[in-house]
This record gives sequence, C-alpha cells and structure tokens, in this order.
Amino acid sequence: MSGNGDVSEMADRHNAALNLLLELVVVVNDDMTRSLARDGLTGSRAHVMWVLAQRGPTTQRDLAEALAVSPRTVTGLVDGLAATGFVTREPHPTDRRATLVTFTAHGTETADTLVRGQHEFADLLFAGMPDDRLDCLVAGFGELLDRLRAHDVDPVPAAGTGGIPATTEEDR
Amino acid sequence: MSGNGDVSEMADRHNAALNLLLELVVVVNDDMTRSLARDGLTGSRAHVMWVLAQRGPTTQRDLAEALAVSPRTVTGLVDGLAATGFVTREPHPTDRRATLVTFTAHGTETADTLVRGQHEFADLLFAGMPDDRLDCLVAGFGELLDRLRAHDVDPVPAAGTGGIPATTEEDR
DNA sequence: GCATGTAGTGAGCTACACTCACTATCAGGC
DNA sequence: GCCTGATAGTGAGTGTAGCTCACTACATGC
Repeated sequence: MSGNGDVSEMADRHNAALNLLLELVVVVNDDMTRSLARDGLTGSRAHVMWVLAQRGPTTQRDLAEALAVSPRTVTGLVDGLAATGFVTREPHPTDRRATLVTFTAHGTETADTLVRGQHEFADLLFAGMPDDRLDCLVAGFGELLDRLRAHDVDPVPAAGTGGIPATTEEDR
Repeated sequence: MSGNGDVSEMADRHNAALNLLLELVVVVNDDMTRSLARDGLTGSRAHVMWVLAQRGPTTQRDLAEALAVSPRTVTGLVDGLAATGFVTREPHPTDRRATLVTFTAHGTETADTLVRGQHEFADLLFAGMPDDRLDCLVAGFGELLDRLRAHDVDPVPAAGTGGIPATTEEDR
C-alpha cells in the first residue's frame, strides 16, 4: 500500500514537471513568434534566414534539406522572403537549373538583428542565474533531449519482447 | 580585460543553454505531433479535446475563449473533429443560438488515450531521474516561466529608471 | 547524342489562424 | 407585443505552411 502510494506520488511529480515543461514550450514559442513578427518574419522564414546566415548563398534544394522540408515548400518560403526584400534569387554560376538564395542588404541587417535578439533572449532567461542552477538546467535539458532522441530512434527495439509492438489498429 | 572575458564566457554559456532549450522545444513538439497523429489528431484539435475533457459539453464560444482563438476558427476545428467522429454538435437546452460540442463514445475513449499518453510521456522524460535533478529542473522551469511572463506582462515597466527594473526572482 | 536524373515550380490538397459580413436568436425597454 | 441591440455561429475570403504529383529546363553519363 505504502509502496503504491510512493509510486503514484512520483507519477504526480512527473506529471507536474511535464506540465511545467509544456507551458514553457508554449510560452517560449509565443515569445519568439511575437519577436520575429516585429522583424517582419515568421518562424519558418526566420529558419531560412538562419540557415542562410550560417551557409551564405544556398541552393533551394540544400535549403530544403537543411530545413527538413520539401523543395516545393522552400519555393514558397523564398517567395515570401523575396517579396518582403530579405533575399534575392541569383543564378548559380555553374548550374543553370539552380538558384542561389542570397541576402539583400536588408536581409543581412535583419539576420544580425536576429542574432542580437537571440542573445537578448538568452540574457532574459539566464542572466544572473546562480551557477549551480544553470549547470543543473543545462544537464537536465541534455538528459531530456537524450531520452527523447533514444525514444525516437528506437521505435522497435528488438524482436519478440512482447511489448507494445505496432498498434496497426486503424479506424477511419 | 579579464572581466570582459568572464562576461563573454557567461554569455556563451547562456547562449548554449538557450540552444539546448530551443532544441528541446522542437523535439518535444515533434514528438507530441507524431503521437497525436497516431490518434488521428492535430495539435489544435487535441487542444479542443483536452478542454472538452475538462469541462464536458461546451459552447463553441466558450471553446474559443479557452483556446484563445477566434470563434470562426473553432467552427473549423469542430468541423474537423465532427467529420472524424470525435464529437457531435448538440443543441443547447435553453439557447437555440448555441451548440454544445459533445464527445462521442469514440471521443471519450480517445480523450482517455490522450491522458494515458501524457502520463507515458512524463514517464519517458522523468522516470528514474534522481530526486535532486528533478527538483532542480522543476525549479528551473518555474524560474524561466516567471522571467518570461514578467517580460511579457511588462512591455513598459515604469518611468526613466532605465535599467533592469524588477527582476522579480521567485521560484515558488 | 540520347537516356536518365536533378532543380525548381504550377496546380491542387489539408490545416490553422485571421477578418468581415450575415443569419438566427436572445433579452431589454417601452 | 414589438423593436432594438447584443450574442452564437457560419459563409466568404486571405495568408502562412506543409504535402504530393506532374511538368519544364537543364546536367550528366554512357
């Protein structure tokens, strides 16, 4: 009985922690979305800007791969960024099929703003935080990421262990 | 000069921590999206299910408020949930303008599945984690949330103090 | 020099958010 | 009782972000 109580107490603590995490996810997302909107960007378009800032002029195909998105989607994102003057499509020097998505001056400027904004955000979250708490948070984030990745990579761990195999139940 | 070095070292640590957090946000979002898709739901529709599970049959107007979304958007979400058999629109007993969005049997069942799934997710993230690390993570999440909320609520803090006005450090 | 593959886009779909305009209904005031 | 104003929901239209499929233009290999 008391053993059972302990187990469910732990489960409650885990659920509470998850709720906090989910709330944090929502709030972080909101904050970033609003901040990006101030610069005339959406999340996806900012993602393109980010990749472009790291790699310099990039083929749409390569952008698609970097963003884990279909080439067609990149066409749309680049259309948007070009329409608002952040990037241009330049001809590829050796491959006439390809275009190199390239920052305009405004684009470069905005990319810098994004970097600065992210540093400010890091400051907002962590400035003045005691070292031990920061260490523990970083370690915790790392552990959570490891667990999630282990789970994602491992859809079917082994053979015949009888666990939850493949719930091929579909209803539609 | 050495002081400056320390400052930028701290800033680097903060940026690294932010990168970890952002990665965590992405991975958590992905995991939940995929998990919901297995139940035939999207994030927004699952949000509706969640509110319905908490409140029972609910007016679309109330759903709109609970989800912080326009009434028109709720119409679309409920259309989707009704088309896939999770909910029905029942007449409101006293107000003929309103409809009560109500679970079908399948909806109730799926809502239970969602709750179970969330508990499993909490387990995946936190099961077997040492107490001190869990404590520290929970406290850290709380602090980050507090900081973000203080920032959101405070677009213009006061008059002319210029600096960082009220660090409102709390960890409940 | 011809077959095959690759880069990008048009067309068309789902989903989620918004606004504006409209219908149906409710609730008051007189 | 009836008219007026607020409220519940939806149709129409827009923007963003994904997807697939089919197609053009070009590159490359044999």
